[in-house]
Amino acid sequence: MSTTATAGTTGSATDRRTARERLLDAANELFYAEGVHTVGIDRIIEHAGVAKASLYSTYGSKDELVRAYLVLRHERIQARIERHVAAHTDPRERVLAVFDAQAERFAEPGYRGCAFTAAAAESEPGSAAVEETESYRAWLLGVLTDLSREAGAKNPETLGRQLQMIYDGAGLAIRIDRAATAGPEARDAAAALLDAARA
Amino acid sequence: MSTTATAGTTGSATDRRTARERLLDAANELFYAEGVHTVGIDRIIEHAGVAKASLYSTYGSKDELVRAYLVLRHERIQARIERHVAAHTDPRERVLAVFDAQAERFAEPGYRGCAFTAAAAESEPGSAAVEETESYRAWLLGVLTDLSREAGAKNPETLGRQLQMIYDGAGLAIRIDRAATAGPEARDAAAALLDAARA
DNA sequence: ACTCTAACAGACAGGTCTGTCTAGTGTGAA
DNA sequence: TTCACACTAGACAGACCTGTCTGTTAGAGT
Repeated sequence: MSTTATAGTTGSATDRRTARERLLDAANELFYAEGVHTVGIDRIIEHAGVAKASLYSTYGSKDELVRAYLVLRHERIQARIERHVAAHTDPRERVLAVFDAQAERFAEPGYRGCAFTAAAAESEPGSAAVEETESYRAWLLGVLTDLSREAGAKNPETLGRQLQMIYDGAGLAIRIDRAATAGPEARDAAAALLDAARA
Repeated sequence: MSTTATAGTTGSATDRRTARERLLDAANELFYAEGVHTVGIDRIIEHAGVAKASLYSTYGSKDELVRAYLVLRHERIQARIERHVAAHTDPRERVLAVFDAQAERFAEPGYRGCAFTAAAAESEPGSAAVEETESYRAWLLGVLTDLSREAGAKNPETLGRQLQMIYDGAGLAIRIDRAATAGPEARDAAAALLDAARA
């Protein structure tokens, strides 16, 4: 679903993607850059070059488009983190690989911090944004906890939550303070915490 | 008989406080509990038992009311942190006192995480919310950096930023995940980081 | 040729929000 | 008394937003 491949001329007669794909792309760009509340439906459809009726026939509501946008980002982040983790066998390095993945994202142009915390902060309880954010955070916490356990932490649940604090704090530092050094500093802090929890 | 006897929740019939004070109280309660974007002007004035014209004659705009609300919280948080820090002389304890202050806030009923990051996430660049958030964060980073230096950290600037990551991450864990153990876990993580940075 | 589907353009309804404005009320001071 | 002032109540304008609806067009499958 929602192939993020963006095609590269997959040979179709027209290189115009479907309305669904163009909408998701536009939502991803605009929602992330400016926030889900600031960006209205009209901006989305104009940017996507799509009729309003197409948005509502494919996604049903703005809230569901927000959900699709966050699901897309969840998939991409998950793939990136899993790739970094899988590149190592040493348990300690596998924990820190999560922060390598984060630092890699920080370096990308236009990175503005965690899309989930931003969207959740703008949205009301029960909204798709909050639901998907909770889902994403639960997944990430599970990853950090599992990796902490494999690395021999005395209390992997606690360490997992502490590592998530650093992860979140780094994303916030990027978004609000535009702190350029947040990536490596978060990784160093994670390493210090991990080493203290293994001793 | 004053027709204003039916004051809002914040004010009683014999409420002699000025409209300015009642508005600030209402803003503090509603903006914090539900968000600056969700809560409209009408909710504020109803809760304060105040006419709309009074709001605009005293604060000028909703944005300035948001600023006053954040300035109020900044003052209170600053006082609380300074009180906790001043209660200790040991440099290590003085660093951790910042997290004691945070844990104390976490324990209060109705605590919903950092008001500044929430308000900033909902607001656009250039707004009063973003300005006051940057001001608050710069102050807190300065405190953490100074205390880190006094505690003998090898690189107090770095440690200060790392401690702020933990501080922010704990607030986020409270707000989004309602993580009950965030307070002590953040303090423990800060202690581990501090000890590693002094060695 | 015929039909079915996806998509287009855009008007429109109904709601919410901020901010302005009019008009009236109670109180204290000169 | 008379004036100044701070306040109340609420209508209103203007902007914006989501979501619906009508009508049109183009292409693909049968």
